[in-house]
Amino acid sequence: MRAQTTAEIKAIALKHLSEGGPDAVSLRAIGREMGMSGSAIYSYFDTRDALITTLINDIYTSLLDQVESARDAVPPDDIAGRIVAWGQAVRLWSLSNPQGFRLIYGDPVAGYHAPTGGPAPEAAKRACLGLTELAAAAWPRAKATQAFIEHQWSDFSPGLADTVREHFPDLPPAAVALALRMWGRMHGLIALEVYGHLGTQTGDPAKLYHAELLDLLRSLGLQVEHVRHPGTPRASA
Amino acid sequence: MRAQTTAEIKAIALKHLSEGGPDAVSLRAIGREMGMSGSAIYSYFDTRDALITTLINDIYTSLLDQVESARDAVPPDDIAGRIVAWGQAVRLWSLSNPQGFRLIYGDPVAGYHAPTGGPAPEAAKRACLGLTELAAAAWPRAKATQAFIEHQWSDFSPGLADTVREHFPDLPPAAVALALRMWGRMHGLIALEVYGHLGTQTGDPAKLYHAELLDLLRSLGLQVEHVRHPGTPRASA
DNA sequence: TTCTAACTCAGAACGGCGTTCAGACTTTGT
DNA sequence: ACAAAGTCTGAACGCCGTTCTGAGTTAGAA
Repeated sequence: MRAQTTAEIKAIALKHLSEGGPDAVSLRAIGREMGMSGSAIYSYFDTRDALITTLINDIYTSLLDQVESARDAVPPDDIAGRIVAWGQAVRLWSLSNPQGFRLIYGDPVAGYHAPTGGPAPEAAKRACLGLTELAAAAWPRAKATQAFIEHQWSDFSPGLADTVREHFPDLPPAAVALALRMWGRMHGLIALEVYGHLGTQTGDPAKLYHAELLDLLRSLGLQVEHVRHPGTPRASA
Repeated sequence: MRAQTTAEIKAIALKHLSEGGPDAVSLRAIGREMGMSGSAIYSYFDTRDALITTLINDIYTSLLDQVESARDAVPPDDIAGRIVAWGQAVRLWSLSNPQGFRLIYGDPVAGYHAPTGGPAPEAAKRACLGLTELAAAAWPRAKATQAFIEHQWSDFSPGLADTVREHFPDLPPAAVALALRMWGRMHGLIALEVYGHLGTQTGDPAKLYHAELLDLLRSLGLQVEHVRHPGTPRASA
């Protein structure tokens, strides 16, 4: 069965990725492990970049599955809790799948470039929409402190901007900018931690990241009293 | 002259890096361009990783030269201006040297690992100390809003922690944590922009980043009235 | 000056990689 | 029964880092 062989290729590629990083994903090595010739893979993927692209899609999707499920475990009216749950889920997934994080957000591999003309991947849309939803929910209160943001719809990448505008037709552009800044704020500490720039201790970055999330909530004018300490993974009551 | 040949190797390596990314730095290609055999490079660098390491040091140093000089162009009592100058300088350097940014903060190259046991590179110390100095200057006012941070000296990576403690013996650990969070906040949006996750428009990320810096100042309890609009590169009056 | 040690380079070689191609083999549809 | 499509092998090309052998040169000591 063709689908099964394709799945096996992807599974072995994922294993090599998590064990040795993006550069360890080699068609010859995959074929070797499957008892096939390296060139046989070309019956299933046009090129190595095509395999990498599907890996990125799969991994990005798994990240968003986990993040959205963590967010949805918190009641919709607990905006602060949903934001913290989202942020903690992103970090925990990234620490559990550092190579996946590198593949999505870092240099995927030598000379790889995503299909620029094509539509934005589904997972990227979900990430953008999820963050925008959080920002939109927080916007009524955040407006007071974040009013200095000036932004326009036209500033955004066309594909994602259309998707966001379709889902949130009445949202002020400043709220979308807020979503991107929330993204950046979560991404910064996680990237530094994943790439080993925050030192070697394990407990410390968790405290640091939790403090950052609390400060983010404060920026949005949200209450923080009922948010749990980072000792527990799920960070909202 | 040995030093001159070494410098030429580094120069060509830097050129290949900026043109084709970290994977374009190949010993054979460098030798080809110098009219030498590929193996001749081994008289000057023990291995390719050694060359990459010196490139990282050089590039990191150039980043900190630029950032420190931008910071020092602002009077020491203008703390907000110095923070914004630092942040804007980091972003402008990163956009001018995207491949350098990837080399320092991303996956440098296949299977590369920095000498873990050795002392922290000089440039990393300067980055850490510079940010800590800014955080220390802002701490008297930031204390009021950032008091929820709990942190301990022992949490940090030994090498850098010793250096920081040596320069700022009386600084509360929470201020060091604040410095790391400032770093993460700047790094997040810059990394997303350098790696192309913020869309293709050019004007937008600048506004976004400037808004983030303003919000950072607000988090620190600093005045923001006299900070210029991002249209001008140097962002403090 | 002569001898020796160190340094610098070329070139072949090994194993790894992505990719292409010709050919053999199997499966499927008619 | 025959043709078309798909699947796989193995060789080949050019790229890479790295190692090794062996020339050629340089510099210092006897």
